[in-house]
Amino acid sequence: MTHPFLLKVACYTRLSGLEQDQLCRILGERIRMFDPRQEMMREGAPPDRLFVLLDGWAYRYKHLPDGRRQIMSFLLPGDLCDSHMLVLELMDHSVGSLSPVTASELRREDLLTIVEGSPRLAKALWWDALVSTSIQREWTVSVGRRDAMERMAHLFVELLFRLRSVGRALGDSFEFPLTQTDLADALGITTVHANRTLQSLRSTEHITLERRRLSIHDVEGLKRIAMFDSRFLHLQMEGRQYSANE
Amino acid sequence: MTHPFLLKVACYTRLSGLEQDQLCRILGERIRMFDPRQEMMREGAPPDRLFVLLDGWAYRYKHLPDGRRQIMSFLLPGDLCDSHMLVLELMDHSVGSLSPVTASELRREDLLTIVEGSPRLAKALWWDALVSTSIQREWTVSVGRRDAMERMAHLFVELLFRLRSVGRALGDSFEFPLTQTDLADALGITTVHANRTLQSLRSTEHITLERRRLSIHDVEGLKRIAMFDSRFLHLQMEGRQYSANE
DNA sequence: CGATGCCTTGAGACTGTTCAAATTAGGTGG
DNA sequence: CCACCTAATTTGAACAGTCTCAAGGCATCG
Repeated sequence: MTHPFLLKVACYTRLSGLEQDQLCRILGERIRMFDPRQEMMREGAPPDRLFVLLDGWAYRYKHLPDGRRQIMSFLLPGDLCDSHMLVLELMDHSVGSLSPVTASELRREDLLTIVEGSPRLAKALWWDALVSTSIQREWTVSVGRRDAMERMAHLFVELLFRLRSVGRALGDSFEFPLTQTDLADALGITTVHANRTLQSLRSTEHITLERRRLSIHDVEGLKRIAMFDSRFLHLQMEGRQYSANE
Repeated sequence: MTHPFLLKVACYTRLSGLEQDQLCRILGERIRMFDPRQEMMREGAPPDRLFVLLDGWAYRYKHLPDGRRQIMSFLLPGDLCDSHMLVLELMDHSVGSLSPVTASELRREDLLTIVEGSPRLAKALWWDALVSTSIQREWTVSVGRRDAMERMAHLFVELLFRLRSVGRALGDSFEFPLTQTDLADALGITTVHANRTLQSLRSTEHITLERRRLSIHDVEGLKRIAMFDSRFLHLQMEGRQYSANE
């Protein structure tokens, strides 16, 4: 099975066989596993390692002193939980697992090896970081200017697209390890309201969600509701075309 | 006068005289001016240049199809309006000026010169990008989990800190080119509500705002209201200490 | 078969919105 | 310097979306 990070990078650039091998070797060196709902990196700690998700979902979050929580992003297979790329001194947020997680662990020197080994790999990392910032910006737009229904629709479509690009979607459905409380904390609403919004999306037959699996029955409908414009995902498919005849 | 970008980078690392000279030369090569309220980069356009703000304020924003606007970040002197660092294909948001803006314009090759010329400069750029992502995340937290008053307080303190670090604050006050509509679109609230929140902060003597100048009279008070934790700004001051005895 | 966590429901309260209009400030040309 | 024009700020009142609090139901798991 191809490492989902390679799949994702393939959306953007075509790596040589050599580069792929090198990357695979480094990514395969140290594999870590986490149970669901574990803290993977703690706010305030010095980031000394970096995880690349192989399987399972994780999330970035912050707590306000009075206990309110905001989930800032979801990390899916293929995503780097950047650890501030080992440049910043302290973690300003925490990262936790939502489901059982398998991840490649990289050290500072691994990162250097990658960056110095190939300018194209370096650029791929750069690209990945920029895309995740772009996703973060769209998240700000959602929470700032979309109402609850639009936000939820937007999130679902975003997740579908991102999971598709790493082969983790089955048609228009995928594993969905979030509780309604997680969902609420990501969307900036209450659990109660998340529940009602969800029900409304169910009753209009846009989705079903059962046994931790989300099925989207009307992708176009959700996109319309959310005013979804996929540009922010920067999913050009040039790389992907090549990888077919490999 | 020192370029505010150098000031900002000095918070993080100490550059050699040589590196500073090189950077200054490149930054001084092409200076562009913008009137207030101009579009500096348009969503959907291919980003082929990059601006480093010398003076004035700019902002990133997106419009939803129905006209709602969300401001995603403010760009202050010393900030890169990254142009997606020339790696992404298309701008996924627009950038506009809020006040008269002076900026250094960099081309793709200038960026290469910088990155290849000195690993420390490359790392400084890297650092800057990570910090601005971190600010973006905190923005998501604000909009998601703080109420209007807390958000506004948070924004004001953030701006004070950032402006201080580039020498653009006078005590606890600074130029503030935003209209209440801008403020509202940044905070994810209505203009009407922004007005009322502002008045409340005025009546409690936390701030005054007149003739486009914001004075904060009770920084600690605002921080308390906002539950402001400066960690997300990553303003270590190591570099700064040195630069005194230069 | 309790225990625990998650999901669901109801009703009332509140924050922030909408719409509409009045007031003020700033800039321009005569 | 005044008259005018436009953009920005301020105000009021009704309304909507979301929250709070509280309780009940339904799984899953040891």
